[in-house]
Amino acid sequence: MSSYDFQTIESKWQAEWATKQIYKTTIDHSKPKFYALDMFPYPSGAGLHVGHPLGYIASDIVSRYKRLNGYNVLHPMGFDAFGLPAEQYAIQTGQHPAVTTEENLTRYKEQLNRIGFSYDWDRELRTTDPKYYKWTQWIFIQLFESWYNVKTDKAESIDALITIFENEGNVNIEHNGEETENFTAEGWENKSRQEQEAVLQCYRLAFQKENTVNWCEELGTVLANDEVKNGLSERGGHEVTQKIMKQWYLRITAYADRLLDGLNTIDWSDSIKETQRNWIGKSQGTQIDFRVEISDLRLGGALPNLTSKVTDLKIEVFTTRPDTIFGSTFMVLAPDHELVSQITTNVQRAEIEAYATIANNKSELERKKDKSVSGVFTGAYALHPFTQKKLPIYISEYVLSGYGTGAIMAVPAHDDRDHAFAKKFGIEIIQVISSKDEIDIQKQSYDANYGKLMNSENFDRLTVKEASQAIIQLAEERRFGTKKINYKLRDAGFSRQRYWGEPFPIVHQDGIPTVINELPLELPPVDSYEAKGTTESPLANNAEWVNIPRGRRETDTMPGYAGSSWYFLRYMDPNNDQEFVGKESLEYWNQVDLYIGGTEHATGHLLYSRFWTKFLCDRGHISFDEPFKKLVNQGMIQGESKFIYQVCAERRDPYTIQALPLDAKWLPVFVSAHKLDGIVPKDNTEILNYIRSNFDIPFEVNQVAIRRFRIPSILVDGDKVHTNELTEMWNHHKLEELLPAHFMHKESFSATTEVEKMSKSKFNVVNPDDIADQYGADTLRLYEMFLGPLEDSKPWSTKGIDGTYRFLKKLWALFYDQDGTAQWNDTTASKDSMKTLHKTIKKITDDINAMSLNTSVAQFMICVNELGSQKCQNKTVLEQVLVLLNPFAPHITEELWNAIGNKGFIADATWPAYDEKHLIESSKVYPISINGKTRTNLEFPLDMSKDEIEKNVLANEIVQKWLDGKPPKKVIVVPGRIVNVVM
RNA sequence: GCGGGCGUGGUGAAAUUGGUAGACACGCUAGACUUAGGAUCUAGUGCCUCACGGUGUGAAGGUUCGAGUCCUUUCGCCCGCACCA
Repeated sequence: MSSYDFQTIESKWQAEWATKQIYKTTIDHSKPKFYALDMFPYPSGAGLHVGHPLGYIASDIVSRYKRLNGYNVLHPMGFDAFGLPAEQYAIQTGQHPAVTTEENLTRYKEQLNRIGFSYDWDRELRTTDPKYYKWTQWIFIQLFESWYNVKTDKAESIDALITIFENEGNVNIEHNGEETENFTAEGWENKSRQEQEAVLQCYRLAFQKENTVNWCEELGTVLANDEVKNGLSERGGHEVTQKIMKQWYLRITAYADRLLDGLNTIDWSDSIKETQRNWIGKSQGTQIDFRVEISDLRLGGALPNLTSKVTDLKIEVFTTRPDTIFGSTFMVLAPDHELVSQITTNVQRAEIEAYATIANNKSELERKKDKSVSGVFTGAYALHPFTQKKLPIYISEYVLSGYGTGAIMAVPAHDDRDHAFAKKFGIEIIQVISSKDEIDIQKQSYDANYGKLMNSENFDRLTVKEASQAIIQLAEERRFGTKKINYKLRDAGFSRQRYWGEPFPIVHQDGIPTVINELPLELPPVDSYEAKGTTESPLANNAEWVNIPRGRRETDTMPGYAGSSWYFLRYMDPNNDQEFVGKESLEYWNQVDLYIGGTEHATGHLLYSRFWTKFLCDRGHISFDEPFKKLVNQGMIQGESKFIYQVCAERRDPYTIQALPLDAKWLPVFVSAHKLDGIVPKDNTEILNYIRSNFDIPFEVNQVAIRRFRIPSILVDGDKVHTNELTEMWNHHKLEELLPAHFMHKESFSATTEVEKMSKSKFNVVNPDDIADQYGADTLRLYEMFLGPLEDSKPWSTKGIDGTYRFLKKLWALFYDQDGTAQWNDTTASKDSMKTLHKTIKKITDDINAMSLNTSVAQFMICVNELGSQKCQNKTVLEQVLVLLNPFAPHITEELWNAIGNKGFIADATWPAYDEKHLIESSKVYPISINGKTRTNLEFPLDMSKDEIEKNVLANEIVQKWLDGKPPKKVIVVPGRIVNVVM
């Protein structure tokens, strides 16, 4: 072959690899294993864009590298295919989501295969496949039939727990679940089945509970906390409101501590670990009881006068600052705190109820936006446990029912939010911690947790730390307080009111959820994928399926993260229909050695997977309790969106000066970006004047509406817009259903660029197929790696892709000259070539281990440049370079490997051994600096003594010139590195 | 507010434990070859300066023989979490 014909080469070898199944993986106990995994994609209708393969290429490089180093590598790929987009599409078209999913998936696979990944497609899995979700349902059942035993610190069987209840009640049980009343064996026996189940629900790791949930009306489903971003649904960006519903939950909170501790044992980035720690949100503090005093006619009974009574009611508060308790001057409850209605006095009732109603019905978004200080007095007072002072009790939105106890002791002097509240309601502010700097506590709170106590009776002059301990101790002695740990982490909502998800293997029988053991429980057909206006899933539409002799089936389905929480296990043994994974496979493949994916799953998928893994480990199904040993987060490849301006000018009839009928009234005009950039943020009158005077609009313009208008990036070259094609797209209603547009400034119509997330709706998607067509998959692979560090986000740009393409052509030229004559032979390699080769072996090996793949590519370029100028024709050297490059550019290396006479596949070759002897130098060119600035270079033997070097350096004429006759103060000689003369 | 990260040429970026800042590319300039090609090759390219030389890693200090790297202060940007008591 005379020139590098990537098209022929790539399709040839891809076909060859597939037929010979060279990436098929089986257990081989004679080899060490390596499990490299990518976060599997959701196959959307938009297809892959150039951002997807970034991580896939990196994991493929590592996989191929490990294989060349003698590892048995598991490198699978699959699809996370349950989810909303397919279902939304089904709602619009009536087409079954399985059909669209299948189509998208086929396209994804085609695109992936073009890039030359070493996947074992026999292990492909899809979360939507009943053979797969059979085991998702099975794991759910295991969760349902387990509880968390605090004494053994692990999940155990619920049947064993029932036996304990039957024998001794629950007095000796400590569990990580809902609080329950104590009962004896007899008490248990006396309960009805429903009552017993209600108790068990407090223990089970999969359970139902009535709770405030994130409800998204537009999507018709409940969402988990991590699926809500800034008060809007992550998918689609729809409004989310709070609603009380009965839902399935997974008791992830039982694992809070272990999820936290486990982070110390895994090799993940600090930022992801920190995000998870943050999300779990452990805080140590104190729970303190405040008794309630109510002054009310109601309690006075027949007596007409106002009566005050100290009640038995206690308000429990959680605080991390028990040391500030003497500064507490009021209390605040969450508006939906359970004691609110009991303690509210008649006088205050109307106001309290009005406030609570508004607060409880606010959407997530409204709540986040509104940070103003508000609240209402309940009329009740709490008694300070130390001073017995009466503290007014308020309700306010700034106290959340979901965290701690939903009640706080407010310390305005030392908490910013309490301070703001106290100022607004005129409540006393008492400083109890002294600050170093002079501050006016009436104006500003002092939130720092250091200083000495004041105004705190016997505790004065203790430090914050000492006082905390002393106060907790006293509180415990007097039995009104105790140490307490709180978490921000909430139990994970597991119900979705959707069709396209795993059905729960549950039948409700007389109000008792019971398990269906015949799995898989397949999704039944339904007439409509919609159940708008109800809070039920579309499955409820199929009455025949729902109502069975045993009872009523659960109609909710599982959330998207169900299938993805354990998929990495299934790859080990994807076709097993007896077990979720066979024991031998589990033992052999074990943990994922390298997991690559985006940071967007930091608190969702990555936390749930860890939770499921720990659970499965507890119940003896697997032997490890962290799923992913090493995690690498690839950065996002962003797209470059192109904008021009659209001016809608109001058109008036020139004769009647009347506005024209609606359809002809607004005439959209596109304006080149360079005409309006910098003008647009100003007011409309100015723009109107500008438009009138600078543009030739063939009618009277009285009003304009102007906006930035995103156009497909393919219509832009640099910043130049192809107006003809834009006109065409516009006229064919491909952009928006509007009137034909008039274009302005056709001659030099420009667009501005903005970097955004790559997405179909932003018209900025770059398809890897296009790159593969133009340059080939090997160039694409190298280029994506060369772009910069894997973890960094960067905008996609094809600037520079020529460099990597040229590199491959230069590589080719080492093997064939322009006429296609073979260049390699068996003459001995030069010393320089051996040096180049071994330098490269070392650098590439180190770089792959450090995941520094961009610098690897640079080293390959150096290597090929050097071998080129050395005119290296040595077959062995060239061959070893091919092996080194193979993980990065599998096609061209396979082709050349075969061309020079090797049988079989380069994937089965051996990674070249690094031999330091080729790099050993006898001398070193020392940079000679004077006062730290390099002035010259001098070569000395490496074994020359420091004194000898110093002598030689000082004798040098350039050094002499700089010294200017003065003696040097000091000469620093660092052998093998540098010489610095200080004067 | 809290947590994590980042600031280096015209551009993407390199730089082990502190040891020649800008590797490798893109782009640009000049040249060569050529029945003008977006091909290939050669040379140059941080900035200022004809040059000697000076200067240079967001800014200001500090430690050091020597700082992109360590310390302090400060400015700017990105990401995550957030009335979390």
